[in-house]
Amino acid sequence: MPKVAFLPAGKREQTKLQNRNAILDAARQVFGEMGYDAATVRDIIRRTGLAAGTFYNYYRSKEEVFAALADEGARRFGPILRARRAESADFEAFVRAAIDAYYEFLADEHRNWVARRPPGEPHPHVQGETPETAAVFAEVRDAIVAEVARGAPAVDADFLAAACIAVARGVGDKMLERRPIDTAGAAAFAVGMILFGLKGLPRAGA
Amino acid sequence: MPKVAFLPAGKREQTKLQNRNAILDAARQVFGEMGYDAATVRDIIRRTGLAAGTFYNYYRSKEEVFAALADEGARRFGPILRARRAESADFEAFVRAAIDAYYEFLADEHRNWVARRPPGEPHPHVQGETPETAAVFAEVRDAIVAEVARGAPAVDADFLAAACIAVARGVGDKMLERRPIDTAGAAAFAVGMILFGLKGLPRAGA
Amino acid sequence: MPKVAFLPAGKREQTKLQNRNAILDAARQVFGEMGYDAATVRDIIRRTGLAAGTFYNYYRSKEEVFAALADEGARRFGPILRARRAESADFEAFVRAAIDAYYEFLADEHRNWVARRPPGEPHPHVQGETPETAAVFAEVRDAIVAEVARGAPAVDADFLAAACIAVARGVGDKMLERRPIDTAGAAAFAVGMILFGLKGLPRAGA
Amino acid sequence: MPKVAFLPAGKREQTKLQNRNAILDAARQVFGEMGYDAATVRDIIRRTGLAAGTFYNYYRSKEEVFAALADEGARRFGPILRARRAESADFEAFVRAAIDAYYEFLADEHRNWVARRPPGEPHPHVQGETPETAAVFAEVRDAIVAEVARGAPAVDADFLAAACIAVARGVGDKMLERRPIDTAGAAAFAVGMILFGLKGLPRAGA
DNA sequence: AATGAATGAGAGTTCATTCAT
DNA sequence: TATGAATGAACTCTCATTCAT
Repeated sequence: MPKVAFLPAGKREQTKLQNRNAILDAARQVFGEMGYDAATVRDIIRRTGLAAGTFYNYYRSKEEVFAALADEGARRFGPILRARRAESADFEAFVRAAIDAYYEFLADEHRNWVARRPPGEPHPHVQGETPETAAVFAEVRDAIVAEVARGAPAVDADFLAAACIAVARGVGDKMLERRPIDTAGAAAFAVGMILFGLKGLPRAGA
Repeated sequence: MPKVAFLPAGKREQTKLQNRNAILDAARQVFGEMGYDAATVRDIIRRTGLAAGTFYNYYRSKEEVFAALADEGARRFGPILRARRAESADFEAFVRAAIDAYYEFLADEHRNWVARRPPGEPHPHVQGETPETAAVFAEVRDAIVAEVARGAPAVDADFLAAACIAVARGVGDKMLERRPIDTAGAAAFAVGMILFGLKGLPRAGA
Repeated sequence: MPKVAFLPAGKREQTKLQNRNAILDAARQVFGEMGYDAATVRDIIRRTGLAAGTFYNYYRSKEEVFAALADEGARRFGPILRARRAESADFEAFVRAAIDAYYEFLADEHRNWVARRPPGEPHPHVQGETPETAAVFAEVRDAIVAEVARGAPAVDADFLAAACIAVARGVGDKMLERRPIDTAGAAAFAVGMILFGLKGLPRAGA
Repeated sequence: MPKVAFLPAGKREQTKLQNRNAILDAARQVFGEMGYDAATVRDIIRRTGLAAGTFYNYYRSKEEVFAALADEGARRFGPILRARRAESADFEAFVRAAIDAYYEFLADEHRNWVARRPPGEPHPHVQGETPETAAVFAEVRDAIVAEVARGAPAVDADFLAAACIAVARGVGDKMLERRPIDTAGAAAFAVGMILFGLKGLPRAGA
């Protein structure tokens, strides 16, 4: 029986993959709960149940796991964002598309790591801030800056990017606090705010 | 017979005040430079010149100094904000006034602690995040929520507050990165963004 | 009763001195038993009975304790050696004086730290090599080089110093292995060897 | 039916030999560069290119490789020394022959492992101390002790051996520091020193 | 036999906090 | 009340060694 292995599938490779994922998952949780600065490598290790030394077979430092996590996020989200951008006729359309995509991503992220947690345990500080979201943010910012530079009215591109990002993030964090998580509503709000300000907000209850 | 002190003016009380202030100043600087998480009580003590134990005569932990600092900011800024609020005819006016006041405060804060530093030393991460600004932020948010609840169109008050806050903070941080610090310009931008969105932004170069 | 304190004599200073000495003693022992390279800071700490952190209130690293120890040796022996050197009419006399002084020092060192040890414990590797002896060695070598450079026959000064040092040390180490420790005999041997080689050695049993 | 191998010449045996040698070579280099104490099994393995576990199929510890290395040196040098010894009419001749042989060996060793190193890399501490030299030393010492015991004037054999060894080693180390490496000169010096002391040294420049 | 990831003891070091002075 | 050394838990990281593959 010729098992064709497209991916390395020996037992060794399997456990390696499992461990790598265990570390990434643990890191995601720990960063989420305690924040990047407060988190320690030990916290991450403890959560994996692996031996102390094992961590260092995969990553050399807290910074490196963080980077790996961010990379993952960027790798997943980058293509999506770029596709939306290519489809957008103008800045307005792009903002709409970007915010939509970002909130989808955010909700997905959140679902995933909340779901993955053991149900009994408390999760004190659930912050919207994970390396993935940070990386995605960077992508969005770059896109906005580029768009603004390209066409758009002669506004302060830097301020505008900062403001858009800020609105998206601020509303996004609030969105994650509510149940059920309503990405469409949040997106409508954020887009309205960015495009028309106070005047363009969806009426509540409408 | 205990000397009755109507005002704490004895030598003892004086040094107590001095020490308290030394600690607060040091904490302000340290939090500003390294960020709250990375900062250690030791860092604060070192900058103070006081003995390690002395710190604990005033505050029980890093958290407590942080709170004290936040408190101070709130105490200074609260009255200002409330006055502006009373003077404002409508929400629009209030937003304008609040943002103005916040940016003034921000610039002032920033000036103070940058100025207070020994000139030769490097200050790596001048972050916009200090306990004071955080506290002030809380005030502004409360005010916005209240205003929104009071009158204003029937929008999602929570989202709106988050968005306003986010814009104010995002633009404010950018403002602090530029030289000279232009509070008026930043305020115009932020207000325009909040009230009218993209359409209401000041044209660059105008 | 006016206790005049020539040296700081508060209880604090006393314990500080005690701890510093405890650390130096422990380091001396540990270096002696395991050799400098194999020794760890933790080994030293363990032997003092102090807390781990306390070590770092006194020295920043293994290197620093070693330097302190070496310094101590040099400070004690340097003056002795220089005095002998000044009194010596020629190189021969100097060699004699230096070797004498060195072996006295060596025996003294050895006595001290063997005596200071708790009697029951085993001391596996008692080596002649301590930081103090190393420092003293450096002094002796410098002196020899200087003397050779000054007058002496036109021999290879570097080789000569190396050879003298080597003889002194080789014979010295053997001397420490014997009981009773006979510094006079060892010195006679070493001096004879250095000045006249095989031909000049004291006859055994004479 | 197991293939009977009279000489280990199968493929298996060949790689086994190769690995063993790879480990010994690596160990020689590592010990030479970092010193025995500082060297770790990991360092040796890394240089080998073999897997970590493979090391333990050949040696059980750092100590064991060291011993193997020493053994090798002794096995190579022993016969040479014994031959010289047999040829020597008296102690003087033996000393001369032994020192000559030792310095040849030393220079050879040194040449070999310095030459074997990749040329670009720095080699910080070229120490004269390798297991091989140590083993050879032991041989020389034994020979001296035996010779002294046999004939020779009634001197302290132990001290004498120590002194000869010390001179040989001291001068030898210095020799290795110079360029070009002059084994004849060093040998002349050491022999002169041992036989006649200061009076018997070769005049520099002669 | 070779491999190389997992293990966990242990090294160096820092830190918040206490407490005798 | 101020002092500052002592404390020991905790952190980062390395290493020798094992063992499933």
